[in-house]
Amino acid sequence: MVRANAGGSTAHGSSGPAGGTNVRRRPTLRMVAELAGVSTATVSYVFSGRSGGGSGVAEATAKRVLEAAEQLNYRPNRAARTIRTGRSDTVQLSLHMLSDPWSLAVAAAVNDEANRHGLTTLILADGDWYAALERVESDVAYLDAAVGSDEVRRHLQALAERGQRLVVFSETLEPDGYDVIRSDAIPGCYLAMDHLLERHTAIGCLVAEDAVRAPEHSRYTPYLARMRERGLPVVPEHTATYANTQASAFAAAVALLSRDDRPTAIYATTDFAAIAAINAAHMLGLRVPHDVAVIGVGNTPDAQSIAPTLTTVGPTDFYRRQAEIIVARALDSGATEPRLHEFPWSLVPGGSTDLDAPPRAVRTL
Amino acid sequence: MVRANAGGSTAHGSSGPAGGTNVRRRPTLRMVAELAGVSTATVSYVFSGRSGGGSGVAEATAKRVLEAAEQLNYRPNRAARTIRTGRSDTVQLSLHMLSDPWSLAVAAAVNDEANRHGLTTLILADGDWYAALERVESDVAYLDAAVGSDEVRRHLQALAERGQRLVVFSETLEPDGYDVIRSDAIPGCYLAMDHLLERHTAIGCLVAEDAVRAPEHSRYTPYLARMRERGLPVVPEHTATYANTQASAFAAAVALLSRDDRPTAIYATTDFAAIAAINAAHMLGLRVPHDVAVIGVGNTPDAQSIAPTLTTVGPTDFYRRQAEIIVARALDSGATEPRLHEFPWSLVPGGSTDLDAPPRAVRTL
DNA sequence: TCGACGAGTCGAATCGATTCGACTCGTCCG
DNA sequence: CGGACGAGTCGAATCGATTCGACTCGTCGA
Repeated sequence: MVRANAGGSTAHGSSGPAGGTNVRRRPTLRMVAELAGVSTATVSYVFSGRSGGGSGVAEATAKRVLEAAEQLNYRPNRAARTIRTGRSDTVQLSLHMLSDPWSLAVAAAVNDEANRHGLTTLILADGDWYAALERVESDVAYLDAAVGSDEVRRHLQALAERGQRLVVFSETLEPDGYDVIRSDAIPGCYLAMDHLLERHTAIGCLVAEDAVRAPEHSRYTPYLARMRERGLPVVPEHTATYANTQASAFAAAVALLSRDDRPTAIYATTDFAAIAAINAAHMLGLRVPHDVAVIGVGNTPDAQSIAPTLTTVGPTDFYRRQAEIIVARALDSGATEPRLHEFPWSLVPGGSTDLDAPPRAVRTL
Repeated sequence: MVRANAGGSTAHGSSGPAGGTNVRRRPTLRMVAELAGVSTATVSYVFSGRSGGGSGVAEATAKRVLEAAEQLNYRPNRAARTIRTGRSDTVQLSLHMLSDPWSLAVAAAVNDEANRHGLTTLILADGDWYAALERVESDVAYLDAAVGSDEVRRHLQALAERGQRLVVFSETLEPDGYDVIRSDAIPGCYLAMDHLLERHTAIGCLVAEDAVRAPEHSRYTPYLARMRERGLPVVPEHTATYANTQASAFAAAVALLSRDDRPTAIYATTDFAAIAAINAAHMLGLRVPHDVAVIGVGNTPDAQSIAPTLTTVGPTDFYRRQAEIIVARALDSGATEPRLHEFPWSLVPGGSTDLDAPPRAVRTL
């Protein structure tokens, strides 16, 4: 027991279980302190840049500490810091479908903004909203598409009560200890329908299954409402539903466009479904927008990376601004009250409905 | 100092800084223990399901503890657990571009597998590889596209030495305290070129900027090599470069396909570039594959969600199996030695090169 | 009747950092 | 020459959980 520890280079660790697993332990702040011949407090001050009782750490001391840390290849232990300070420098995201461009855009924007402020992004859950609630634990958590059920409300309240900072995206919830980002899609959906109705009467609808099951306050309603208002027939076969996958949306679009009485325009309740519809049209030899016009909902970045570009509706500059709100809340020291952040929607014109554009950018071949 | 603490319900906190910020503190294990009238050890045993010295906790005691926890809305503090046990139940991912379907597929697959085992996924960095290295700290970290430079090797070694479990995706590194997943794209790229060369001679190349700058062991080489081997002219204008964005790839494809001497086939070094090429072709009124055939590299899920489906090369069932390796390493108790995992590539036929398919799935309209 | 045993519980040390109050010196001013 | 002061440093408590050894009781067998 007299043996000093430290013996880092004794490479003969053969008495281990199954062959020499040389798991050298991670260096700690204490080791750095010992090597530099100072107290742990001093090392901590050096790394956090803060001052002790008096002023800062003397330059010579700091240098010695940094050299020791370098030599040991020391990195502070985040968990230890978190437990002491209560800050995790972490942003959690609960998204409903990572491969949907909307979720992806949110994730990318938040990750970007978070990194800019030294925070790390955690993908909490990809779909399973209720499971996500149980694991919330970070400086701030973002919850996508929070429905306003009492159960959800209770969960959120419980989290907020124990001091968890939350930003929820919801079209129905009100701020209540947490921020609410509201970007009400429904008025935007009416804009989309109005845009199509300028030129079309036979409009098909590509809609998420959930929305058909619970149409109230869903993106399905504007379709039904506008069609009825204009006295246009709502053909049941002109509504096709899709699940949360690209393939599903694609199949639904193919079904819709393969009909002999196919619509001349498609109102898709998400951009990704709209993009699937454009691809489906191309596959079937239909020209967009001349054989079929397509409009999406969400104004996701992907809307710009298809040809023709997608006409869509959505909030402008949404992802970046939302990311700023989330990160600001993470860094906030508690002064500002949680509030409602609203993002109005507008029409974002693209080529997929622009009948006046030349039928195709024809090239001389 | 005689005052018992515990006073949770004194709600008059008005002496606070700016208005009553009622940040009720998060309940701790100790509070649960006090409320249930047991020791912290017992509560801990109840929550972790483990036994103390003897056997388990008595059923009646456990019930009392759980009720107390429920009443306080207690959730264990992860950071505290992490610091004590050394496990973070976390998987970190460093990806080069979150919106690239390859990265996205990796992220989705790992997140899925991780959740299945009670782990959480952390997006470490989206692009900035070296910044990511500094923040590695989790049960296991996955690093995408590790180049074999000495500097990278040193960094990885340092991490491994302090016990960090690592899985790196690299075509050149060898296992050295960390797992290496190798799925050498280059042989696959030759397969892709060979496939095109069966029918085509005028082949264009859509290649990432980086690869052109440093062609050795890049996906550019197979293009150059095969063209030369076949005695085909390498037209400089038939090579277009793109940066790490959809828009950039799209623009490059448009440039390539707008030429009067446009190629009859395009070899794209990633699936996402290939998809951009298909979209570009459609926009320009070109039929795929009849006016121009397109092949991608990577076999990402997106290859299936475009029309025509993308012919590509890649490892099969790669994402899921890779995710399993990563998560297995996170859960591994140190018995298995890090090793090399290889995934051979093969051709994945799709519609984008299939000249024998009917020119278009024509519908009677 | 006594001792062994084991189920159930507890006390206290511990993980690695942060942070507050206290302490040690020079230095400077009166 | 003495005391105040402040820069720089340190010791020790603390965050919230885990976990090991020790302790308390019934119970059962000899």
